[in-house]
Amino acid sequence: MMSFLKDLNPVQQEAVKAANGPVMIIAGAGSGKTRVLTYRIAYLLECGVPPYQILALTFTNKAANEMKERIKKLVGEKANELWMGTFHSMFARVLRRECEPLGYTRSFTIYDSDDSHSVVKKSAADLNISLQQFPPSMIQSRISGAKNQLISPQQYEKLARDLVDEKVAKVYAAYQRTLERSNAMDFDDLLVKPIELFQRNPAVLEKYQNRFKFTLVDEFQDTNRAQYEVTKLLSQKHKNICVVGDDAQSIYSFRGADIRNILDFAKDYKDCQTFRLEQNYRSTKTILAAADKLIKYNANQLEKDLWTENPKGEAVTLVECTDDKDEGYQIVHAIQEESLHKKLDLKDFAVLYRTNAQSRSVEDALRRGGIPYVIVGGIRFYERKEIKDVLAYLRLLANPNDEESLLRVINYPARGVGETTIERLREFARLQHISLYNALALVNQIKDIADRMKKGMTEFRALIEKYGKLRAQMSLSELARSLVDELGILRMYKEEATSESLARWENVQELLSAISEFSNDREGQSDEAGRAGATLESFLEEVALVSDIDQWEGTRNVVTLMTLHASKGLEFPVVFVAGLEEGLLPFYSAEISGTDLEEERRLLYVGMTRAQQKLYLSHTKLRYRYGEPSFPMQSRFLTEIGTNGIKRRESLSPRRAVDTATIGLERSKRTRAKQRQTNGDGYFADDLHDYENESQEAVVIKAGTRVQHEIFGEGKVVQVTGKGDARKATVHFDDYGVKNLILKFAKLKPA
DNA sequence: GCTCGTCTATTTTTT
DNA sequence: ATAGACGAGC
Repeated sequence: MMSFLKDLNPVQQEAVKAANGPVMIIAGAGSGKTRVLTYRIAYLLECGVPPYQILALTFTNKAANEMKERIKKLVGEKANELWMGTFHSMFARVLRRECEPLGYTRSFTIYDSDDSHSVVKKSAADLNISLQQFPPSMIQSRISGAKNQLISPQQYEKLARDLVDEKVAKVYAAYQRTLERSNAMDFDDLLVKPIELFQRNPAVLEKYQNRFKFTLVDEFQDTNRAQYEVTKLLSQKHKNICVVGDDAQSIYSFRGADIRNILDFAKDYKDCQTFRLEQNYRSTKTILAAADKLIKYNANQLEKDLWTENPKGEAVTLVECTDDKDEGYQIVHAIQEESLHKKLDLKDFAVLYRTNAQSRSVEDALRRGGIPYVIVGGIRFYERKEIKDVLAYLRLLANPNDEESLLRVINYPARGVGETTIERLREFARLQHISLYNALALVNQIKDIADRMKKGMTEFRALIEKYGKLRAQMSLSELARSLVDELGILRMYKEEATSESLARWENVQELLSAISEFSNDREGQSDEAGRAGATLESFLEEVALVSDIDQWEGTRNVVTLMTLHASKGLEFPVVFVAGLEEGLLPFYSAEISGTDLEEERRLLYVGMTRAQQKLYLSHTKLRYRYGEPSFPMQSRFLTEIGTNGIKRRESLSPRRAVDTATIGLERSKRTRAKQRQTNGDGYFADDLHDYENESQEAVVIKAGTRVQHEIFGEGKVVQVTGKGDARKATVHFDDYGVKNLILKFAKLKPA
């Protein structure tokens, strides 16, 4: 019992054992923060605290799941009963039970930012607000900002000082009405509504205060006002709150995170104990020194001295590149070298960048080098159009009042119901004070709608009704499959047969598999309402609240590409941070005055401290942005890091990048020709099947083979992924460049 | 009401 | 560079 405490250093032990009262743990990068949190929870459990009395809030589902697994190893299965997850998912869970006093039903829908955006846009349009003058994205971010600061539409209106705020106030009010009418909550509501509930209803608050005797918050530096308030309310009674964070890694102020939460914590919780974890177990002395040198330029920070017993290690390599293509090439070259000399696996490498758009040049280079990779982020799977279309139907089945979903698919597939018809329907619903869905039942009473459209709308409603009933008789995955089947979505994409539509076909298939998988995982479990197995609601909730990083396994033996933001909390033996240029890192955009330079610096700090053994930093003299060439200066951060422990390396590639004189002159043709010359046999091309799990099918299509395609002609296979029908190949065609093809359809023949 | 072509903003970062 | 928005023509 408690023997596991010996795994901790003295400060960590103290932090774990300070079980009662408010505790703040300032945990530097790589100082064993997760370890302390997991051991602390295990310690509480071993002291006899029942798991359901512990509420542990994390930033991502992935962090929560990992922690749960680690706790399970220490104390066993009871870890499953912990209330552990993201703020959003935990409070969604509370709201499912308690939302009725707020005017919601427990099958409320969660709107993602896309849905919110669309509602904002429609609300603004209804109010005759110019979308040019007041861009929906701006309005949306102000509304979100207001919510994070717990400002209601009414308060916002009172606080409005200029024209913009007056307009925003109007949209905010209309937006919120639409959400309520739709029985829907946006991400911010998942935090704001519990606060509203607790304030209005002290008995409910007390119930949860008694329930959660211990609260723990991870990544405290990234919490916003609403998150701070809600945890404060919950822990007011027992005061057993433990927050863990690092002000130097606060990188989410753009979405309302407030470092003041860390600074104010000691004020709000008077007898708070503070612990500092300053020993780094992750990185070499050299890497740590470089990161430390950088972060010391920030004026706004808590005092902290990170140190390590790790070896000095290699110098940080600073790579100067001629352009972004060259940068990709340099990175690939370094990966090949390092993996060969240090016997590292591909999964030991991560390439980090400021913006998702930067992944492209690295991807190209990796593909040409025949090195498999995964990208975390970009367009989220569940945000793809074809996926959202199917999900909209599923959401309607769970919650027919969901207007956003209804409007999305009322004419998809096409039923002849166009914009004007929809306007008339909305008008009718507004006048009758009924939901759009109920208005559909009364479509015959609406004037000026042609019979053809009435028929379409009636059929649409009948379809939803039908599946609403079938829901009781079928499993979730059967339901989804037959719905997709009846809609003919798959058939449609297949018939269209463009590479894009085939990708969509594949994505819908993937969604159906994801639903099956979800059902299997949830076998035997029951949801909050006590319903057995996987319910439609539980699936939709999971889908709404997953992030990209949640889906990254980190076990496949491939190089990982992601944004600096997504890399938080991870570590890799070798890390590349690309694009260290003024304007990109630090990023500045034209609109918002004065980028938060300190936050940008912290962002780079986060990236650098992901590296265990070796860190590469790179910048280029020429970078294409918005399709235009730009000639950025190297980042001021490089100057700040200085030259100590830094090894400079200029482009020493066999492929001397595009010379600047050719810019703008038939660029793509030239570079493509150049690529082919220098492409040769990728370093890894022959070994590729070692990395990717090739299936046992008797296909001759594998990496390196030359193939023939009906339309695209001859090309060389770069990579083969997937299984069965979803098996696809990346092929570099001589005349058409790189294409992704589904083998089942592509009819590739060996050339 | 639908489809095709042109125009445009988009590139921060995310639950 | 490119996807999504938007407008002209069917």
